[in-house]
Amino acid sequence: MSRLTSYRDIKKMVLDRIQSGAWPPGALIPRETELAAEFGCARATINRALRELAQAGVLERRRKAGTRVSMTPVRKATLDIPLIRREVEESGATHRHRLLTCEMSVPPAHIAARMGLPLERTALHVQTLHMADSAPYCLEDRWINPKAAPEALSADFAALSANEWLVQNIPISAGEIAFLAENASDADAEILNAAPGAALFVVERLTRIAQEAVTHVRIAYRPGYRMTTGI
Amino acid sequence: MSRLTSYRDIKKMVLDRIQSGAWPPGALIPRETELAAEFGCARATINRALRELAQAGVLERRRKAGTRVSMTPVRKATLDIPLIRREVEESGATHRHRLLTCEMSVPPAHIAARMGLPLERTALHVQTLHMADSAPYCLEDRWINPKAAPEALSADFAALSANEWLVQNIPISAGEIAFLAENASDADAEILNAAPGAALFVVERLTRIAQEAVTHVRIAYRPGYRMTTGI
DNA sequence: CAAGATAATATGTGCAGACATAATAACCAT
DNA sequence: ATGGTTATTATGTCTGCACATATTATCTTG
Repeated sequence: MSRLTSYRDIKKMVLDRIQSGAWPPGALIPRETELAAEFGCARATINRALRELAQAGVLERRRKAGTRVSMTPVRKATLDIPLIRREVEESGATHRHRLLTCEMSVPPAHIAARMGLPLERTALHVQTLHMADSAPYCLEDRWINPKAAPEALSADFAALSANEWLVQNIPISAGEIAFLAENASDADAEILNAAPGAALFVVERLTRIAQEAVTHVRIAYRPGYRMTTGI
Repeated sequence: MSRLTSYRDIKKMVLDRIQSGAWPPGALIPRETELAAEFGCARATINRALRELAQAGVLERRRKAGTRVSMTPVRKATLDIPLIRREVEESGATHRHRLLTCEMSVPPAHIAARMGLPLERTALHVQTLHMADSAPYCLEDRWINPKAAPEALSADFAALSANEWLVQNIPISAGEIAFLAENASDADAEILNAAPGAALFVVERLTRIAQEAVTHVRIAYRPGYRMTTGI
């Protein structure tokens, strides 16, 4: 006994029909009630399976119009953005970090603009080098809005990295994230032990609480870093 | 009348409690039955709301242990990987492409290895430059396994880009995707009209049907490209 | 024939109830 | 205490049903 037909089975069978070419890109697939009859399960079960496949970008659904196989198969990729500590430790190395900078100063204009800070307003600037064993792993360059996170001013970032401190002290919030490539500046290169001008993979993240920017962070990875995921 | 309590409302309210700090990172939140009683809805509704929040990485759930607020808030980002044509057109420009190469040849060893091809085995090599209006946008460098997609050999990639041809002719399938940064080679630089050595944002994608590699594609974007998403 | 009203329909969502499953907590015997 | 067995419990999932909603199709009507 046990599982009759679970929504997982439905997902597998639908995916199989798509991958076998029985339901090619763009094809209209049977309605939920028909699939429910065919597989001998409730419509709700079919609904959940198709809904999840649609969320993954494999199907496209519209009321009344029906469900069709997506024309653009690989539309969505879900990346895990790991805590740096965990990412390093999962590679088998020991994570260490070194505090390079921790002071109030005036951020560059483009960062102030993105954070919505008035020009000339100072913010807390924290630079941390993360290392895997003794090799540089990535450089974290963070600006913290003192108005939005006043407790940060008295935190000891030498003991706990700024990344982890924020996770533990600032509630979950909204924001944007960007992935890009940048040539290493001379300073970046020296810190990361890379050639000047080397291509660095960079993640920039802006975090907000209720419209107000809390922190802007730029993480530049060592040359050769790849961020990967399945499809 | 209208909506009493939808799972969307529940999601909003739960998110609100998390963002307001009422439920800090790591906190155990009430059980589904309690929330259902509090919000006056069915447990299934609570379940769907919490399940989706967990899928987004905001909550972590374990049977019997209960549901708690994730310690690492921004754990997952879902990127849309657009068709290049659509991406260009959404920026308001006209998409054009130019076929640079289309011939059978022996792929570099690292690509042959990743595709699981025997050394010295030839594959179809298609290079396409995508343009936004008349400016270079990205360079698509694709290898197609002739065994897995024999119809590709006779396709006319000058008319339809290889990207779009594959989408329309190959069923949806599994694979891996990687994001990285690379310095532009002299050839890249000339084609993309960039400085040699410029940092390029690169997406590499390997697509498989039933274990067998169908195509490997490397897309190198013009300097300055950012791939962005909300959190 | 075109514009607007109306019916038909596929998916979207909610509910109540039942059982499955994993993991913890409690208990018991050695 | 210690190890193993047995409740207990929170989430996971399925069912059957009802109604909501967005679109398309059809049927009016000027």
